[in-house]
Amino acid sequence: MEKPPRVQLDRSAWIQAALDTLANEGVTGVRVEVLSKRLGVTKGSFYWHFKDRQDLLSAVLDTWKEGRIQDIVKQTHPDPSASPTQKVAQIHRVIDIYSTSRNRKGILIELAMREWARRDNATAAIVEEVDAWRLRCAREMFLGCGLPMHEASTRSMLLYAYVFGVSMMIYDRFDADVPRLKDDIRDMIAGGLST
Amino acid sequence: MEKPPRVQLDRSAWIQAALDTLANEGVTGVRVEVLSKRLGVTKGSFYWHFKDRQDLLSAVLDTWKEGRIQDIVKQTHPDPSASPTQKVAQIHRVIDIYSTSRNRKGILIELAMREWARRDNATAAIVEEVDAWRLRCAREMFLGCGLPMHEASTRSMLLYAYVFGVSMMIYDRFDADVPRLKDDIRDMIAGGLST
DNA sequence: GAAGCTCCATACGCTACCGTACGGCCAGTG
DNA sequence: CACTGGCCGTACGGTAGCGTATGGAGCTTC
Repeated sequence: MEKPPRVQLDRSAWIQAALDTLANEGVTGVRVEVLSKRLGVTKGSFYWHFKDRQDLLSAVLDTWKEGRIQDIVKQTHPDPSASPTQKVAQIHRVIDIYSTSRNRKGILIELAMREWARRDNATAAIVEEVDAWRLRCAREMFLGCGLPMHEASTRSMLLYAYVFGVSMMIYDRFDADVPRLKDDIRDMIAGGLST
Repeated sequence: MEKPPRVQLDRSAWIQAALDTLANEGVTGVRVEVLSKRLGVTKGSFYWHFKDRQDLLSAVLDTWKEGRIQDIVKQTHPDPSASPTQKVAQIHRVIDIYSTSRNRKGILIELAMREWARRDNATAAIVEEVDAWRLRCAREMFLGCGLPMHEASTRSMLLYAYVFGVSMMIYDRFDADVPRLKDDIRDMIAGGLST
């Protein structure tokens, strides 16, 4: 007979579960009693670890923010010894990593966060901070490829907006060869460098 | 003494109110009893005009779909007698009309629709249909400017994704001169024509 | 002017949540 | 072994929202 090993939950377990349902159902889906059922406990446990629902949401926000900032810094970290070709390859890799197909759950969380930010100022401030980091990091990549400041700003903003926009569209029936379309768009954004 | 003129509500009044709150609070904010209070009646009225909440939501969906398709067709309607310069100007105008600053409520509804579509297949089908219309109409504009098919597809998709992406970003502190950035991006998307 | 129809108000039961109060189980500690 | 503190279950009151049943006011029609 297997004893269910009496797992103890901590805040991070609740936060992870909250991020999961956030991706699938948005903020309004993050309910105390629903999460409790998902984790196989009652809300007596929840209110031990958290003051109230808002306490959990704030923790979710902090966790997400820290993760996203560390991630973009890591992905765009400049390598002084890289060749121009490698630097362009890094840009392509970043576009790929942050695009929908490779990172479905991450994108869903992004969308949920922004939906949330439209109705909550504290969330909007966090999202703004993350956006600023990403835009700056992307601009650094273009600057590292030799682009002047203004053009680097332009391209990083186009890149960021495009990646987001694609994640919101439903375009399966538009063109038979979507991958080729995306490659061409990638070249419009990141092309013409290292000439 | 003024008699309050006993306004009678019809379905379209409820649908308009629903679209308003949809923009501000998303689908989950479209509640029967809340709408009733907003319209100054009780839900007895609502359940006279609609079978249930889903009936209203379906009507909202239809109304939105028809409006969006008529709108994009109207905005991109080709003018055979237009000069190349006028055709490019039309593209610029379309970008402008569908960008956030000029059409805040419309964009909010767009975002709410897509949030909704992520959790409801019927809504996803409607959104897909609208997206297909817009992508095709945008492509027609580029084709009208003399671009070959594939490039017209690429640019229309980039245009559409960009417009959406911008509406989700919070970028006020990224660059001091955002309008100039946007102009440059517009030229990257619509530039290099009629040469 | 009485019947009938349209549109809305009132009242009700039901469910899903939030947050609180409090009691109990179990591990570790003396 | 008793005691204590960490973690969780149970039970409760309260609110918001859905959908239904039924009554009622006002206009229409004959």
